Amino acid sequence: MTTTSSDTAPDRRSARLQAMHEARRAHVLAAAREVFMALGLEGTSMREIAQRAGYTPGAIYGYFPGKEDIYGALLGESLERLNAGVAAALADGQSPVDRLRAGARAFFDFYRDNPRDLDLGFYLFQGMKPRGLTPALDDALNARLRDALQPVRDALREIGMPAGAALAETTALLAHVAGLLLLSHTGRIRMFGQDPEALFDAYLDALAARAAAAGPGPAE
Amino acid sequence: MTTTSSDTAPDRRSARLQAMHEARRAHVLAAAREVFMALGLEGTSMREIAQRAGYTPGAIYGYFPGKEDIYGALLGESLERLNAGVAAALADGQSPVDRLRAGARAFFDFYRDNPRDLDLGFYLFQGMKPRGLTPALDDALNARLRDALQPVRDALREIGMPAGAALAETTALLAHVAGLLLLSHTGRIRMFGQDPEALFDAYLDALAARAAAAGPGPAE
Amino acid sequence: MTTTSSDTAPDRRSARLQAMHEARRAHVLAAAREVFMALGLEGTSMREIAQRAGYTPGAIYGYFPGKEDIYGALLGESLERLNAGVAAALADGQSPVDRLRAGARAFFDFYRDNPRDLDLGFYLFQGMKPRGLTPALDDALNARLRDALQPVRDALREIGMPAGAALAETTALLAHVAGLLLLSHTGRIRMFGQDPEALFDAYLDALAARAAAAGPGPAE
Amino acid sequence: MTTTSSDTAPDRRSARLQAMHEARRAHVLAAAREVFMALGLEGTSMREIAQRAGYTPGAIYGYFPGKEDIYGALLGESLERLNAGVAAALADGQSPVDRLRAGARAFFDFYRDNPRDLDLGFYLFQGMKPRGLTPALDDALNARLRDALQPVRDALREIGMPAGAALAETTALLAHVAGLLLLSHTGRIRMFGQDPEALFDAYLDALAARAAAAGPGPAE
DNA sequence: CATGAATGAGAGTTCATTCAT
DNA sequence: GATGAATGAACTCTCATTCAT
Repeated sequence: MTTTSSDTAPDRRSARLQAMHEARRAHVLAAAREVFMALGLEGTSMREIAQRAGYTPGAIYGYFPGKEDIYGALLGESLERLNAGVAAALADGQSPVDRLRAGARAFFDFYRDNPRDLDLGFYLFQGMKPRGLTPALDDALNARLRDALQPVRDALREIGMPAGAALAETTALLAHVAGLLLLSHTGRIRMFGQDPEALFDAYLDALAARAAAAGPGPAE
Repeated sequence: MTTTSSDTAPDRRSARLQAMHEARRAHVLAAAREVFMALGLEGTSMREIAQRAGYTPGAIYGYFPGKEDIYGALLGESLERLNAGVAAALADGQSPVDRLRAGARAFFDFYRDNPRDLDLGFYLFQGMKPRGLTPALDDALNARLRDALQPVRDALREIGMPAGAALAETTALLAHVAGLLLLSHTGRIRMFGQDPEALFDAYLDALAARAAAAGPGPAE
Repeated sequence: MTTTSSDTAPDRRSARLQAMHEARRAHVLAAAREVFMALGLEGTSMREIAQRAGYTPGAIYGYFPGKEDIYGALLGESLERLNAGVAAALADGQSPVDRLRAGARAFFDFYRDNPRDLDLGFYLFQGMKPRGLTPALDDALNARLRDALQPVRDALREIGMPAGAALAETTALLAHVAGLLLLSHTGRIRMFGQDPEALFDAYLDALAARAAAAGPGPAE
Repeated sequence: MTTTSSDTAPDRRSARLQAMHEARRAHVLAAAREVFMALGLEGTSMREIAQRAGYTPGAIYGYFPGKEDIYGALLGESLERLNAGVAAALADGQSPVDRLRAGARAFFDFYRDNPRDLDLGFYLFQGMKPRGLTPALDDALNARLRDALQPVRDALREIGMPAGAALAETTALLAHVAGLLLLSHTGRIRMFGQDPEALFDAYLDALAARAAAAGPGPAE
């Protein structure tokens, strides 16, 4: 029946159009990431992004309402990759301790290997000051960050840590990773003649030990 | 002999002149700090600094070669205050463990209470990228940062930690403080329902325990 | 005969098509008016008009060659409403003087009650400079404006004014109304502590008096 | 005494500097007026003004805080010229009626000869909508407009009109002039085959007649 | 030493319009 | 007929910096 196509044609058309729109949006976003990676936050301008994407400045606004939204999208996408990286590190049949180590390590590695993503993660605080994302978007992004640490938190609980302690340790881990990489990227760690990897490993060991101590008592 | 003075007079004159120059430079720097504290990194412009100092913009360049250098000087001065704060926390006759806690706590408190100084400390990496300070200045600043942590390092050694471990732990402490405050200022800690103070205390406890374990064995 | 229809069908088809075109054009124009009434001249953009009409920007150009032409059409339509308003104010059996007053008053009231229409009328001279309408369209619009004042002109003649004087007085009336409303809308009348209505009434009285004086003397 | 110069030197210096600043500001303003005269309100941009003044865009902001302020200054200066024109038309020893005619005529002539100044006067209502001048400036400008009509008002009173009527007539005169010129500049007067001059003369005659009628009766 | 003036580059954003599909 | 994409020019305004005086 030829009329069948007339039923679905509009849908298909709009689907195709939407897909193309998404593709181009992704292209713009990729350009934005490139610019950002190459020039950093300060060097990133709408003009630069447009140029790198092969567009005129005005065209960008067909895909993003403004500059902040691009940053938001960039950050969101970064967090997706972070989550993917963490998930990939978690194999089936690992012991809780292994999962703790694997999850934490993957988290650390992601930001060690992608320093600009760390930038992005802290963009919202240009000079330690929260930034202009919509609260809704901010919540969503926060949630994804939490998600990336969920395996660590779960592992701690399974090892035997109480919920409160597990959450606190997860938070502390995040802080430690952030601080370590911050110092590392600013060369403040080299000045102490230290190696971020080694320090992180030591932190992990201590954490595993604390978890074990909080775990099943001798009589269990 | 009045002619004798003609030998030394130029020196004295130049010394006086230099002293006045320093004084004015300090005045400009104070103005810069005020602006920076009030408006943050984004709101700080040469115009603002000049105005607050009672100068016109061009005059500033008689004292600092550029904006970045002002930030450098501001950071240097901030580190002096940090060192002063740490020193003030260390009383005579404290046990090594008390000195460890007091020194670390003073360090943490300084940046907790002066978030703008933390900004400054990380400005050089706007977005995690090392900034344009001269290597010489950078070294000097790093040295002062190390100084502020020296009491912690010394205490760890006195408790009995080997030199290498003491240095590593000091570095890790710095990272932890930085990470904790970073998360705190960006609201990322609240989202985990945690309190930076409590987390820091827990970290300190664990560190003290590690130091004690590394300390003098029962028979030593 | 069905084949007969093949003669006329194309005509009918094209007639139908043209009618639909007109209808859509009217729809766009209505949208433009809505936007214009709501947002004024400054806030009116092609995007807004298109959106309010349920179109994309490009579609508008199928109905109007450009923005100015939309304004032209809007003005034309405004003048139709003006004429309708004036016509409605003229009842049968009124005396010439009553018709003078009623017609002039309706004219004044229309623009007093629809300030946006006054904007439109003067848009063509954004800043007093004649605008880009085609001479033909301009003539047509002028004609409709004249039409709206024709009852006044006729009444003056019937009262007894010579043709030249009647035309001059009609023109002067138009100027007075325009000036009064201009001043009123820009707040320049309030600053004199005056009321446009009262001033207009006074002008009307004086005009009626002049008309009467020019009219048939008692013995003439 | 050489020290005398040290007393006054700073003053003289600052006076000279201020004078030069004023001169350059006037130069910028003149450029703005030129642009405005040549291109109208729509075509006037900061870039254009700067270019015509021989400056880069940023330099303009050393003389005016923003675009609106330039318009304000332009309008202010226009009103000064208007006042000067009116004052120049008033000779000593004129009868009140002559002063009425001379003042009104000068007012009319100024805007007839300088249509752009009329634009400016109505700039505040881009499309009949009051504009963004500070209330203080707006008041000052309004006052100068009132000043320009003061001779007319005074003359009406001297002829014998009560204060209220004199004010109303003055306002009506302003409206009439505005409307007449508005119509004239937009070609709406030509379409009636009328001449603004003649219409204005007729209005003046009628006004003079009304004033005389309101004046002292023969026996009064 | 300090000023006041000016530069020049650049920022984000808006808009009427065009055109292939 | 209408869409969606894109253009290109324009907009106001800010800033660190330079330099003759």
